[in-house]
Amino acid sequence: MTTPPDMTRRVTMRDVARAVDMSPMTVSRALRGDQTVNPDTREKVQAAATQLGYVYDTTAQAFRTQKSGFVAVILPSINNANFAETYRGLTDALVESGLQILLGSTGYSVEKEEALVRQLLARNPQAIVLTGGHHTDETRALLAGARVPVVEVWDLPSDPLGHVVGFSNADAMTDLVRHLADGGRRHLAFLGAEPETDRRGAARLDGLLAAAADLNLPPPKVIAAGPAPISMRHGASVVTDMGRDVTDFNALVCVSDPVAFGAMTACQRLGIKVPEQIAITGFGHFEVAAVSNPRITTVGVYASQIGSRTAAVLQDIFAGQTSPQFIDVGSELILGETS
Amino acid sequence: MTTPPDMTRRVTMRDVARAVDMSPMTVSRALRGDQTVNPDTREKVQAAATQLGYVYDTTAQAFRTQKSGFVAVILPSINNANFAETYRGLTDALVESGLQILLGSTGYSVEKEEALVRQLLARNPQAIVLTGGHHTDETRALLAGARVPVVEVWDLPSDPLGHVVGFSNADAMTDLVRHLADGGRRHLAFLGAEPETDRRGAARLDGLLAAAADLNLPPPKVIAAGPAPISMRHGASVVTDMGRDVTDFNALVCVSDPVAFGAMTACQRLGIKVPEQIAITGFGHFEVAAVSNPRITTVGVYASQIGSRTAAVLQDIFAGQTSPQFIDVGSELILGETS
DNA sequence: CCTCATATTGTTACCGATAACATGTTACCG
DNA sequence: CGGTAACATGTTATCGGTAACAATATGAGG
Repeated sequence: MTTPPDMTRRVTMRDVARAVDMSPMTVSRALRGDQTVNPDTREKVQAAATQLGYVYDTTAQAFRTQKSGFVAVILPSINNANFAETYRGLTDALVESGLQILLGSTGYSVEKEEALVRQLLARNPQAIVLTGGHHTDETRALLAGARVPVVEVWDLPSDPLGHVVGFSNADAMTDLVRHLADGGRRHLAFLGAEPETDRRGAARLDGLLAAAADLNLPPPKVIAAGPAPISMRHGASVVTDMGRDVTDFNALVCVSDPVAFGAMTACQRLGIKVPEQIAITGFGHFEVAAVSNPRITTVGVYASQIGSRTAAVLQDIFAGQTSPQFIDVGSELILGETS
Repeated sequence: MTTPPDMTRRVTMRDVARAVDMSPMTVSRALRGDQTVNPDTREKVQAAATQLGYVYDTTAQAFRTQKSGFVAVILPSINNANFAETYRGLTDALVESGLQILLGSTGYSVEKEEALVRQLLARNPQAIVLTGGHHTDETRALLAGARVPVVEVWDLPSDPLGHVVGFSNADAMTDLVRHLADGGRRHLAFLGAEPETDRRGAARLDGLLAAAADLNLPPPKVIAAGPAPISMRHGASVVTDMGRDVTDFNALVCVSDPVAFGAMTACQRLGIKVPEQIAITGFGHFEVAAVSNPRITTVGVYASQIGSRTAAVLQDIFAGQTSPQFIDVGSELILGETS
């Protein structure tokens, strides 16, 4: 009587090899589609693998080849249509290369980003994609020490860690302010999160202030709706709290479309006419801006393109290209009915 | 003159061990905080590790211990506030256990789900979380063969693969239809994606039909806005295309809040008064439902709780609990101004 | 001064796949 | 018919941690 087979041990290539009376090496080659293996053999191997319920062990492969098959991606939030689109663009393009995304979200905290970088680097990612150009010193040191290509997306940092795929928040704001000024809107207010908690929003604010100064508009009022992330309800409650004081301004420039939408509905509830009494603009070309009533003037940002262009940059890197790329995908002013 | 150190090789525990003149085992223990190692030794080891820029190799650990530290999570879409919330609830709760999420999104396709299951199983996840109870036979076979705990979330499948954390779409619809009927709305229409492409929506539709029959309402009209996923613009364009015909109904029950919002704004543009001429309801308690004007009557679904409860189930599983859990987190009718 | 528990560190083997190299077989050439 | 290229498969060592077990040192108790 022999020992019963251990039902808890996983099926390995060795088991498959035994079943077809071949070496594990041949099984490995057959399953990966190596052309040197005889077609008959390949078929037999595949049949045996299926029959035994063999499941390939990517961990072992990653360990042996020292290639994890991972690309680490760190986003501020996953609950944001724009970032989600970037994620999708990246995923779709990376599938073809057999790469998988290892996702982390920081909740807009650089400290959490640092912890994530540390955690994700331990997984040996073949590249790491970060959102924005603002990081802790420790993060920068970690990334400099690791031999991993870095891509920063969504902004155009002045001091890039490596490659960059993004757009200029300042340029976008310049277009937007010019449009508002052309329409006779001179008294602007900016509604966003506390700038320290949202660097991207802060960059938009800076762009707004610079553009306003360029056009000799009076200095815009800055309204902070609390720490990032802020969304529809924050936009709404700020305007509700301000009441009719919002009409001190010609235009309310919001850090994002959801915020703008909240602000707009609050205005409507207060009986303030948009855009007659106040213009409202958003940022990001979220679906709500195109469907709301009135449609919200916004800035289109090609979020999914940021993802796919990033994937293309990664392909180049894996193909041996080393010189840092700096890609500006641009943005586009999208006129709605609120300005 | 000695050979220069190979600058490309990664720093391993062996290197750290050499630096402090100890065995790699001691380094391993020190870095993991094993209490048996002398405090002085631990400090020396940590200092050397930092100094050498040592980065822990989770891949090697995963390989050796046969524990990947991964929980595979498969969602239909990441660009959906509800699923994103579930993801966040899960992540937040799992961080404490040192587990990482390996995310996949199916785009509402069971075939893509199958491919993802295959791919993710190869990473040796310690558990796998699927959305919904509808899977291909091959997927079911794969999961049955793998010795991995399975949790299905967001629905209450009649034939669960393992554990379940969800709510009853049918129950939710019963409440909703009763509310509408109480308000004198008897002629209902359901606006959703093509049922074959959206099982969750189909479950809601089934619930609606059953509830309507129970209350002796005339059979609701079913309107399909195309393959899943559908969102604001689909809701809007369906209503726009129908024009004033929508007022053939008392109430338009939408598969989700975004769809309801689109339908509502289209009504407004057509000059159809909501709720006077037609009630509109959504599903999911998205932010837009609470902020829009009028606020949309909807069903609250505790998305983040699904995530955290799922994490709790996983903890139980890792602690040895084996009997399948079946958790109904319920849902809640949230009255707005559109019904 | 010996015994034995406690504290600390070391040794060995191994997780599963695969790169690099070696071997065996067939086929075709002059 | 010997030689060699082309094809197909096998052997060995290895990636970086860590479980299991072994070994040594230290100190308390008798």
